[in-house]
Amino acid sequence: MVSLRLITDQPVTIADKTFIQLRQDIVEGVIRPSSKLSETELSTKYAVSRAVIREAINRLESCHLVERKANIGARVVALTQEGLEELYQVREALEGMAARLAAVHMTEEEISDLNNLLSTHFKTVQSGETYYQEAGDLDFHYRIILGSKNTQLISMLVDSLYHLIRMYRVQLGMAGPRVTTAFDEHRHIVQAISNRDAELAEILMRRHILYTKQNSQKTLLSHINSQTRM
Amino acid sequence: MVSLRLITDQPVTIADKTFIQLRQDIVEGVIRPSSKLSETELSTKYAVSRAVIREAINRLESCHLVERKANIGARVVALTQEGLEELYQVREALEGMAARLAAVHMTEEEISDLNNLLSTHFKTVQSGETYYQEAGDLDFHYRIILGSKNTQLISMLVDSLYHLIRMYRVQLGMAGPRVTTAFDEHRHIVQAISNRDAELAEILMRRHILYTKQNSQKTLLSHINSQTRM
DNA sequence: AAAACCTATATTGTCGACAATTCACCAATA
DNA sequence: TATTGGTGAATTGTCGACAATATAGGTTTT
Repeated sequence: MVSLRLITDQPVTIADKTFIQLRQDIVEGVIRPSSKLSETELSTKYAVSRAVIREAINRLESCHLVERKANIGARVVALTQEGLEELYQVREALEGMAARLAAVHMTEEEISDLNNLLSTHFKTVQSGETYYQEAGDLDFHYRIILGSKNTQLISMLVDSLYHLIRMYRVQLGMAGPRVTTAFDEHRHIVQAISNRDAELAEILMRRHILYTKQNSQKTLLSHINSQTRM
Repeated sequence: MVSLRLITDQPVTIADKTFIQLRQDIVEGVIRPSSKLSETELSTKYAVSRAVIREAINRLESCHLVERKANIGARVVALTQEGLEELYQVREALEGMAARLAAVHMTEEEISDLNNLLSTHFKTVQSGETYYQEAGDLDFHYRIILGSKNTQLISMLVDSLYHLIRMYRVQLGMAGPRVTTAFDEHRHIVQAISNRDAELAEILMRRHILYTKQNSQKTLLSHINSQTRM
C-alpha cells in the first residue's frame, strides 16, 4: 500500500517552483504572518525575475495565503481566532460533502485501501508513535476527498484550504493529542462509507471536523495566553 | 431599499479591467466554451500587453473558468452535465453553510431588509413579470451569503462559483420557470433565519438548491436534445 | 502649532524583446 | 506503409527597463 501521491502534476516552470517554495516558506513561517511581500526583495532572494514573483504571488492570493491591494502590495495573511473559525466552517461544509459523495463514488478497492490505512494507523497508535500520526491523518482525509470524484471540491480543499490549515497547525504548534478519539471517529466514517450510507458519512465527518476545530481552538487560545507579548 | 452593490471594490488597474471584461465575455459565450485563449491574439484584440493578458488568465484559472497547461496554453472550460453536477454539489455544501451562519450572524436590520426584498419579489411575481426575477433571485442569495459574515465562504461563492453557474445559465438558456415554487422556498428560508434556527435554515437552503439543480439538469438535457449536433 | 501642499523616493503596474518549449510537417528508414 | 527522427514556425515562459502610483519628509500657509 503505497502512500498517496498528490494530484498536482509536478512543477515544470520556474514560476511553479517559486510558487511552491514561497507557499512552503509562508506555511512554515519562514516568511512571517502579516509581513509584506516586496516583489523586488523576493526576486533577488529567490534569484528570479519580478514577473515570476508576481505570478507566484497571484497564485498565493487565490489560495488565500496572501492578500493583495492594487498599487500597494501583498501581505501574508494574519493568523487570528476568527480566521481559524471561518476556515473550519468552510472545511466542515466541503469535507462533509466530500464524505457524502465518497460514500457513493469510491470503488470497493479504494474503500478496502482505506480500511488498510486505518489498521496501519491503528498499529501506529498502539505502538505509541505520534510522529507519523499527522501524516496518516492527512492521508486519511485526502483519500476521502479524492474519493468524492468532484474536481471542484478536490481543488478547493487540496489546493487552498489545506495549506491554510497546515499554516495554522505548524505555526501555532497544534500537533494536539486527540489521537485515540480521532481514530474511533475515523473508523466510524469508514464504516459509513463501506455501508454506502452517504447521509451518515456526511454527518460523522462534520462532527469529526467540529471536534477537531474545538481542539484546535483550545490549543490556539493556550498558545496565545502563553505568549502575551506579540 | 437600494439594490445590493458587489463587495469587490471597483477595478483600478488595466489587468483588473481586462480580467473583468474577459470573464464577462467567457460567461456570456462571446468567447466560446472549450476554445483556446491565445495570449498574443487576445493582447491585440483587447489592446493591452501580453503581461496583462497573462495575469487576467491566471485569475480566470483561479475561478475555474479556464484551464491552463504549462507551455501549452489556456482553454475555456467545457460545459458538461458532470460539470454542472459538481458545481451544484459544491454550491449545496457552501450555501447551506452560508444559510446556517446567516441565521446566527445577520443583524435584525439585514433580516428585515431580506423580508422587504421578499415582498418586493412577491409583487413582481404576482404582476407576471419574469424579467427581473433572476436578478431578484441572485440578490436574495447574495444577501444570505454576505450574511454569513465568513469572508472565505463569501469569496468562494461570489468570486468563482457564481460566475460559473451564471455561465451555465446564460449559455444553456436556463431561465427556467419555477418562479412561484422558488418563492415559497425563499420564504421558508427567511422564516428560519428570522427564528435564528440555523439548523433548519441550512436544511431548507440545501433542499432549495437541490430542486434548482434538478430543474437545471432537465433544462440542460432538453437543450442538448434539441440540438443533437454539436 | 496644525493642516495642507509639494517633492523625492521607493514600490507596483505595464510593456516589448528574447529564450525555451511545443506541435505540425516532412523526410528518411526499416 | 508505418514509424521514427528532424526541422521550423508559432506559442508560452522569462527577463530587464520604463511608466504610474503611493508613501514619507519637509516646507509653506493659516
